[in-house]
Amino acid sequence: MDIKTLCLGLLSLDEACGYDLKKKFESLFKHFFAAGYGSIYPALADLAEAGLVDCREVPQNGRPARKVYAITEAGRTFFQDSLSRANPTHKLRSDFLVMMYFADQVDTDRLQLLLDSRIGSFHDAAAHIERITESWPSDSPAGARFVAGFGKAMAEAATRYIEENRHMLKGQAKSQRPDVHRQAHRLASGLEERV
Amino acid sequence: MDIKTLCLGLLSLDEACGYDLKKKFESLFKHFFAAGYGSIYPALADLAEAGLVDCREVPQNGRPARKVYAITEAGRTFFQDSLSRANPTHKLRSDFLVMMYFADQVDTDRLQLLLDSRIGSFHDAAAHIERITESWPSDSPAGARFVAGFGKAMAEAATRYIEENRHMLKGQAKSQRPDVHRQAHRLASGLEERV
DNA sequence: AAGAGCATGTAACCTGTTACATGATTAT
DNA sequence: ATAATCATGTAACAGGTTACATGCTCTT
Repeated sequence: MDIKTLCLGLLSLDEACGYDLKKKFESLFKHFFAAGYGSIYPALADLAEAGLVDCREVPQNGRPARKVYAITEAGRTFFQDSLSRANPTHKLRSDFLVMMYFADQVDTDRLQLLLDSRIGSFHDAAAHIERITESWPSDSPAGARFVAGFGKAMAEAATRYIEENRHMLKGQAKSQRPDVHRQAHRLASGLEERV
Repeated sequence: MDIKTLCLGLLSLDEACGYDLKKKFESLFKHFFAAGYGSIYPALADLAEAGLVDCREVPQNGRPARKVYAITEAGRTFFQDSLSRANPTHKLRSDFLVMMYFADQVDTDRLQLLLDSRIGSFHDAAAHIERITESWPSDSPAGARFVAGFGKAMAEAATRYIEENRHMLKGQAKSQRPDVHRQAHRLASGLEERV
């Protein structure tokens, strides 16, 4: 599912401009779908050209006119058809896990730092979800609640796993192969070579 | 972290040809990193050109020579430097969650199907991890164990969450808006327009 | 006889990211 | 004053996916 379809989906719930959509992506979909302006604006232009959304310009004082997009009947139809396509994906891509896989080639201090900051991120994610959901009225859509709950449950499970299993990982003592690390830094990308 | 770096990482553990690497990706990294031949072979060529790996051709009878790649000292250094870079990512991209978010626009039958098949996938993932780890010797790398355990824990947590919370989602009755669904099919992508 | 597995790769394509470009208003 | 927020977009680039192209061997 591409960003175009997702924009259309958000517009099926409420009209919005590109800027608004970006904010919605960042609050509602933060834990499972990212999108920047560089993909949202072109997506909206494409949707408008295809007649799946209408655009209404609202002049502002001192800033670019707000381009408010509203879904059309054709758009709604198209979106619901997208939803009826099979095999939705669910893919993780994690450099963090890659690093953990190679833990014995990472020095101990850094390894601990990585684990701590990953726990921090998961904690932030859970907190973020809690923050956005606590203001939701009791009749808010079930789908939104389900998805938020999923994100929170995963973040909590991940934190728990790391806390309970980090003892397995020791990493490589920092001083053990100083030569390699010095070489690494030299090669890195122009850090000045010092001691 | 790109596929090139990951290939280098795998080669830091053992020499291998492109075909072997693909298999390793599919067994070890299945749950958090995907790679096809279309990215692996070019990656290996690049690594060889950069001097980070050496290539040795082993002739076969009746099939293309096996190109066995082995990491060089420069490669090892480079890889360890990559591991020392900051902020490793951990990103989920899930069409499944998108669909669940819009659950009230999906018909009930399909929604149940999606939930069932997602549980099935998570179950498969956990089973896959169990299968590959059960043959690991007790002295196998801690990182590999940690990562496998993480994948299993997440798959189990996800399954549990879905099973305990799917009752929240009802979806839309299939018969409620037949017109829309018919329209959807017409618009889909050149299905012949019939009644 | 059919299909899975072994073994290599290329080329076009799709999609999204990053950096750039602009500039007023509002809050700290 | 400084930073954040509002509001639009483009263009070059990076990275991976999919389809294509080839062909023998081993298992069922």
